[in-house]
Amino acid sequence: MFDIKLMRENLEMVKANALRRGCDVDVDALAAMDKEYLGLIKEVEDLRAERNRLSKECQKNPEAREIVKTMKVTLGEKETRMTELKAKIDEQMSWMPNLLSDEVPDGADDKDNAVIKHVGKKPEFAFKGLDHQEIGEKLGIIDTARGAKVAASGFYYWVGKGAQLTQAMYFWAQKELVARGFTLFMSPCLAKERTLYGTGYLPFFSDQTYLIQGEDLALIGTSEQTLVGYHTDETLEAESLPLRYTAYTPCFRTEAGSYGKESRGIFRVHQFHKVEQIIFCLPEDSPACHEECLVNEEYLLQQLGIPYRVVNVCVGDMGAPGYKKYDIEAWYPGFGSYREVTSNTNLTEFQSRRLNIRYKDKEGNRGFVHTISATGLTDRVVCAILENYQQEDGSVVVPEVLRPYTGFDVIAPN
RNA sequence: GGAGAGAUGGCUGAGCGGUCUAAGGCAGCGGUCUUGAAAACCGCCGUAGGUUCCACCUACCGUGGGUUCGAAUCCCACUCUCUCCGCCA
Repeated sequence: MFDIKLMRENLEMVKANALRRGCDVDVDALAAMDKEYLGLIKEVEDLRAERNRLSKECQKNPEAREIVKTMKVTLGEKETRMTELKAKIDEQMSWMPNLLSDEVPDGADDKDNAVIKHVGKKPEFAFKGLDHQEIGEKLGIIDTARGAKVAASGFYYWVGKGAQLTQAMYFWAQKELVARGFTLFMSPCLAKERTLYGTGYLPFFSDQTYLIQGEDLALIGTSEQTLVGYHTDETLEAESLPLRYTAYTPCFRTEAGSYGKESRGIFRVHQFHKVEQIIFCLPEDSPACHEECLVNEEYLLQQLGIPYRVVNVCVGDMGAPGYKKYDIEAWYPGFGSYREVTSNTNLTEFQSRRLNIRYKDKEGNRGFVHTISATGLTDRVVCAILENYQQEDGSVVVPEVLRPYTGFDVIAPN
């Protein structure tokens, strides 16, 4: 969400941005409503001022009472119209995408993302590499069949050493992020509508959300929702910024409409797990904080020994809340392709305006903070470990950095 | 889940139909005093929106409605917090 004043002062720019981002809000109609709304504010406020003035006279001048009574009818009508108009404007504004960085490439989908760099050496196998699903099944560490039996298709178990490896990775990642100045949270895994709306998941991704029947609660799609929502309606001291937060939570997504897409393995599932990076910062610092999160993501993958590439996400592949976004795609030798494992978005003031998260500095300057939302690691990275560290005998070697946390060096077939 | 109490500015705390943006205190900011600091004294000290923008107007006392010429104050609903009881990882 951007300041509506921007639209008043720079209509063509806002229109062009909406067009480029495929937003179907009628910006001209919105601007017209806003114009009418501004006029109504003036009328209503003038009427209120007059009413307030007359009300003060009522005790000594009974006639004023009658005047105000008739005024109230007109005022009431105008107030109703104003409220309705405001609701319509807010509804339309909630669908308006964020502005875009100049550095965002054009393009329609992920094939148009601009590859920035390749890092790490792809493993070379003297045998036919398997994908993580096959590896996981053979080692008995991924169980999708029972996930479907107990919950539903799209759920799975990490079992035995697979679960140990996964937990080791998350524990290690949290420790690394804490060492980089992040505060660790254990977060609620449900959130209310306002929180999902405020973080931009509503109204844009409403069909991805699991709602709790009869309650104003939904399962979180990411801890971004609860970590950013943490400061809802707060004014942060500028000198306390940037605030760096991390949490490890499950993430729930209905994946409605994506059946058959990446259905192999546990790539697209209804529940996965994630260590998140969130930064609240001053507007001028957000580009640097965005880069900082990328550095952290890369560091984690490098330490794990996963080859990857970084892409600058194109306009067509970026969600409406984003201003600029980097994805990291890990190399999956079993699949024989790069696949998205992390994403890192500078949301500028899109979320902070919706959630009313502001900053105030010593000079009394105020504004909305910027937020950065980035992945740390997810279950997909464990899949990448399985595929990149597989051996000819079917075993999987544990990355060096995780061994202190797993207590074993290799996962071997029984 | 049952019973009770309460939600006012950064905090504390008055306010019970008009003189309320809201007393008093604390914290904070500026000044006097002082070699400097403390103390004392004086002044300032909410947010947002609108406009004819060094000024004025409007809104906001948990949220949403209602009564009234006029609501922090009266009525209704909701939310949240606290205390006690029950249950429980």
